Amino acid sequence: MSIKPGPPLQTDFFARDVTVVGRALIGTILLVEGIGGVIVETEAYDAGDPASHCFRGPTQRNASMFGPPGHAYVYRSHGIHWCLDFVCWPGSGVLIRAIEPIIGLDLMTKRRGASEVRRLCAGPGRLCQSLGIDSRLDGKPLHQTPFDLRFGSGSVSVSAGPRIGITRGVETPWRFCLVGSRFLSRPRI
DNA sequence: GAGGCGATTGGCT
DNA sequence: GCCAATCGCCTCG
Repeated sequence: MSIKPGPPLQTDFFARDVTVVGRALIGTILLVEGIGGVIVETEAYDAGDPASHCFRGPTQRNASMFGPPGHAYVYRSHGIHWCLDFVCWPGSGVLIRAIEPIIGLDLMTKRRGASEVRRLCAGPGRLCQSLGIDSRLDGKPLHQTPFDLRFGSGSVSVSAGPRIGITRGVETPWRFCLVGSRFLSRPRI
């Protein structure tokens, strides 16, 4: 997939149904301090969704998810890894699960230690490590530095299936993938 | 306050 | 395929 950055994503892009946003994000370009690539895998987590961190209401950790749309929600997973969400309607958001790494491959490889390009950003934890994302970015607006989010060029084909690694809401088909991408966290079954 | 589990990953069997 | 790493949050007492 070539990278030809289009116009920036505005806040109203995110102020929509979370499944619409999750699908629409496939093929867009995500850069953090100029490092990144094309989003190829996302998952939607709606308000009232039993699989969501927000299911039981606001906590200190998920506070950003109840803020305005178009901001980042960064949280620690399993006490070790960072994961990145884009906030949509209050209490709902899209987990960024994988990008095709395009800009800054050297720095990504350095941050992660030796690793195949194919796996640099294949998974929410790996992606955050490669892009240098941590709690400092929690609650930050996506339309300002260090984020740079832009439409890609041309249309893409998107497939949907069940989300990964959860124990509740396992049937809900809110995982969105770029068809044919080699950079997914796991193949679509 | 203790115990268990999670939107994960890497290493070992 | 199994398991440890390790922090925030939930449940129960």
